[in-house]
Amino acid sequence: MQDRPDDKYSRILNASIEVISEKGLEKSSVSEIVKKAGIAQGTFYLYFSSKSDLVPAIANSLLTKILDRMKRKVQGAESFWSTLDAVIDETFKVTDEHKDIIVLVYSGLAVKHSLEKWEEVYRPYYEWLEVEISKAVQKEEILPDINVKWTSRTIINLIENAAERYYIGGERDESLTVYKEELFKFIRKSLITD
Amino acid sequence: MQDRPDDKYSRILNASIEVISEKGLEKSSVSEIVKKAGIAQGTFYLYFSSKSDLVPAIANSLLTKILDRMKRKVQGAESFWSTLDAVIDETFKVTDEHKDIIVLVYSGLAVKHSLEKWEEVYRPYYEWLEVEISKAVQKEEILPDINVKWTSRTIINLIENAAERYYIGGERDESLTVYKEELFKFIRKSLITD
Amino acid sequence: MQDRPDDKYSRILNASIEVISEKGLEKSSVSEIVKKAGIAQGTFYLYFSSKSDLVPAIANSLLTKILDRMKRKVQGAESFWSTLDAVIDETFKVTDEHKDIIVLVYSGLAVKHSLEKWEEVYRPYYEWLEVEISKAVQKEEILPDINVKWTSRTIINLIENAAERYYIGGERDESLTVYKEELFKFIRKSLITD
Amino acid sequence: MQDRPDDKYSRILNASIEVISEKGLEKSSVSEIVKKAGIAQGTFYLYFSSKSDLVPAIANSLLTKILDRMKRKVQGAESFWSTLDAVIDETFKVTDEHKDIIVLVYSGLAVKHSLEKWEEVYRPYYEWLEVEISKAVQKEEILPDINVKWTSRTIINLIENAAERYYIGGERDESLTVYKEELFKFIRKSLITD
DNA sequence: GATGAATGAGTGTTCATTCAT
DNA sequence: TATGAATGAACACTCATTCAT
Repeated sequence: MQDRPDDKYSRILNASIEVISEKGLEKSSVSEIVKKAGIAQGTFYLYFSSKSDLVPAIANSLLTKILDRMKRKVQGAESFWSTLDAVIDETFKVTDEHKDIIVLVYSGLAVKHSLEKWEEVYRPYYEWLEVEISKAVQKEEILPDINVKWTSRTIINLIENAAERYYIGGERDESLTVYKEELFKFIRKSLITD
Repeated sequence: MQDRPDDKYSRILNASIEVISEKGLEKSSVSEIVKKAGIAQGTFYLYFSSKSDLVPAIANSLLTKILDRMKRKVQGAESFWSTLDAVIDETFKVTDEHKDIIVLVYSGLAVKHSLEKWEEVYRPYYEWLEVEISKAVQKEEILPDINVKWTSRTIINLIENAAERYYIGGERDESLTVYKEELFKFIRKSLITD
Repeated sequence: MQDRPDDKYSRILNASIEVISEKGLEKSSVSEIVKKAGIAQGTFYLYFSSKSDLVPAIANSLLTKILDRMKRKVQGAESFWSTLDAVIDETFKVTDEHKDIIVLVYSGLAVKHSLEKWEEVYRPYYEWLEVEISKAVQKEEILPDINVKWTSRTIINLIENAAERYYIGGERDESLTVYKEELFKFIRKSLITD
Repeated sequence: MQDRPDDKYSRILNASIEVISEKGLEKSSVSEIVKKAGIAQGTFYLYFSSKSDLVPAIANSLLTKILDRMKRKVQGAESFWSTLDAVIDETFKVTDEHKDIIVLVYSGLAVKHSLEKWEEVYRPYYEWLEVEISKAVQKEEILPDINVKWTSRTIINLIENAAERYYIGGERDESLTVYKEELFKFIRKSLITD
């Protein structure tokens, strides 16, 4: 429904991403968001039931964007290892580009009672990687004695954390290349060792 | 300063942990904290320069507590693998006990300009594990071709993330034991494979 | 206009009686009323010029209902005393059934500049009792040296107040029967004493 | 406590009487009240827990004032009849002077769940008249077969209603003197008839 | 007549912070 | 140091009303 990027819903969503990634949810005011979106104060509440309602919407929008990019990049990958490589690469890129939103989404969803939404939002991403891992198992690229579901989640979190530590936490003792290689090796070893 | 647990500083810190872990930083009021601490409104500002000043103090207090526990548990461990086992175990326990503070610290520190503090707070923990890893390399328990610093950080984050996914994110498809074993194997493989 | 109970006007009126007697005028919203009435927001303003326009309409509707009931009950009363008895009885019943609307009408009409409407709304009721009193005077049931107009208003208010004190104010020191008898005697004495 | 008329509590109370009697509770804003009281917005909430908290306070203040006046006027009255006369007189005067507050108190207390307060506020007044009536019974000025408690309440309401109808409802078919005489006679007859 | 999306003014209340004592 | 009364800016949310269709 919210396809055209200039319908009211999208106008609000985009404005809120701008504003909230700059200042955090609590410090952002609805009035600033609507001003930026060019709509009236009351109109906001026709599309979102409350300010905090924005966070899952933003998270969802980001995740959708990320997953699309992943899929596109990974298309025609020869092996699971080039898929993994692409996922690492893309995650670092996305993290760099969207630092602000990621931090926001983290802190926003990390609020009590919103945590269930986290899983919900991430699920498509998790499930996509599950499929890739399963295919790799079948092609005997990686060992079969792993828990696919658990491993999918763990890998995604591992990569995202590393990227966040690099770009957001300021942990830059190594070059980016070394950082990513280290990560690749770490995961690979875990998947091919008996 | 905060040695005696009933000096004003500690009274404020403990009260704020109680209040803030319950409701989050923004929803908590200084007035509620001082009421719980049994001091006057103005006294708060003799010990903390602002409300947001509390978060690093809380984070620090938690990390100190965690690191103490780790060290105690790991004392006299025969091999790196029993150390790793203990770290995993302890992390899960701590995460379970202190869900609320962890979420708070996450969301609190995740706000822009506070992220540098994160590294600072975690550093002693990271460094402690670095030492343990180095010892393991020397004892030839794990392979030498790893980046110790990077690996220390990665392992800690990996374990914490898994624990958070289990206790906070509600990802409980597997039993706790299986979950922890999976994690142990995942890390071990990465450290012993060439 | 409001004859058929399902034309738009009546639908709005009935919905607003439900909603407003529940929550009071200020706390009730037009949007809730129109939702209950099953019409569109804008349609409301085709029938009422504003929200506060509802109160006299509701008051009128209630008074009409009450007066109808009075007349029916009193039909064929042998003496003024049985009329008075019926009026007391009926007022108590109506007050009990419509506590909410009565309170609303009181507080709604009690706002400055709305008080003239009060007299207007009550007039038919007052006048009906004037006629009854006059007949009683002629039949020499009550003494002639009273001001009929004033007495009519006073009696109605006296009875209504007693009923309100009983049902709304919670003044229930006596049984309902005693209460009504006391009232009857009080009025009767005033009318037959020289 | 709120004796001196220029402590904060009294300043708020007096300002709110001015503002609210002019516009009604809902139409009055706290911001207007504090402006008139010459205090800061937040200070209001140190003395009243909410805007609606003002109504019982105002009612109480008015009733106290009324009761004081009654007692003073009635001091040294020779008979119950001169007491009654004074009560009628004073009620009409007070109603004239404080029309606005009376209307406000009516509409404000008439809101659901506030009605219990009504009785509470009026109780001292009711009880004072009960004592006067009892004395009159003992002095055999009025007949003993009445319910003192019920009669006290009824007389007060009767007089107040008549005064309100005269001053607020605009029912002025008769001169004020006639109006009050009529009332006196009506009550007197009820009290002396067997 | 009927609709309902859009408006934007309006408000009670909270709360971090200050400061005179 | 310690207090706590006073401050006043800030804000989410509501809702009566309008108007293009």
